[in-house]
Amino acid sequence: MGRPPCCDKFEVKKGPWTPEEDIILVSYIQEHGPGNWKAIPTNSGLSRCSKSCRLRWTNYLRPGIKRGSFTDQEENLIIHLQALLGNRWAAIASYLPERTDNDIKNYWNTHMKKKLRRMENEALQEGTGFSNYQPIAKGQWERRLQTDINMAKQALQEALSMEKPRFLYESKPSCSSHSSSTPPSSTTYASSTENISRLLENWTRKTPKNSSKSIQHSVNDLVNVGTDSTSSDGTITSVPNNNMVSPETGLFQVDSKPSLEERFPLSLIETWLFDENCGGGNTVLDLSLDDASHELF
DNA sequence: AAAATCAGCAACCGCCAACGG
DNA sequence: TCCGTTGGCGGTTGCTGATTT
Repeated sequence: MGRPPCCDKFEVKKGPWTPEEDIILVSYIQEHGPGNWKAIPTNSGLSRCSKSCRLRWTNYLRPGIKRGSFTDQEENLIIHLQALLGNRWAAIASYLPERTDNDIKNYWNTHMKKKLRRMENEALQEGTGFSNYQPIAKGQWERRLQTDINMAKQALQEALSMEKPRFLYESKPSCSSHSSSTPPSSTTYASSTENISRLLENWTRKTPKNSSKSIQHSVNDLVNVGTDSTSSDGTITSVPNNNMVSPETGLFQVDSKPSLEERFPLSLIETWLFDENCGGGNTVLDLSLDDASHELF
């Protein structure tokens, strides 16, 4: 007998979220803050399970999420991090503040795998220097083990020094901060009335097609009022606005993931991660993890 | 123009770990 | 210490739009 599913109630709705549900969820979270997911369906009136609410929020509605295609820099970073960490998407996502783990995972499973496979095939056909490329999965468990060792070392060091965690393997603030028993004070969350009315206004204006995407933009408008910039391909990029409810300032502070460079000076390993010139796979394997871990301490 | 196939991505599922009573 | 609950994570599925035949 397996464990019963978290949401086996009959009335729990599944499938794609409707704009109405998004509004309810965003409104509720604006008022009460994220966290305590179990209570959200009951208190907000949503016929969704808590898990679904949390996923919808973290993967789609959370402010500061960048949508659209990945930049070359992001792509390189993902390649490097995947080589280093394996398929630990949440850890990788912590280095890409505007991307969700689900986004990165999807991107990897569609674009990157294909790309790497193509590169490998080309190399095999041409017999180029890329031929010593090794599939990422190869030796992955060793890297993972090494990573775990590093994490343990770091935890020990932190425990001894009583310092706050440093840059690497820092858990996503969005979630861990709520594991504590004290939810963010409601005063932390700016008054949402204006934003919600704005959202509804935008929604009714944009609904003709009843497209969930246009609604999504409206929801993004809500959480990033006045901060979106539309790129040439039509995707919306959320830009923090310090005057409004930005991740850096008030409202959704707990969910923000400040840019790495803002938080910490670049170490050797980070320099490596961000170095676009070292893409191509070999460098990943050339870098000794031991060297990297020494650099951490 | 219609059917078949492919690609992208949102959402679900199941496992695991942390936490609290 | 045990056990139930909750949240987080990674793998996978399935829907939808785009492209090809």
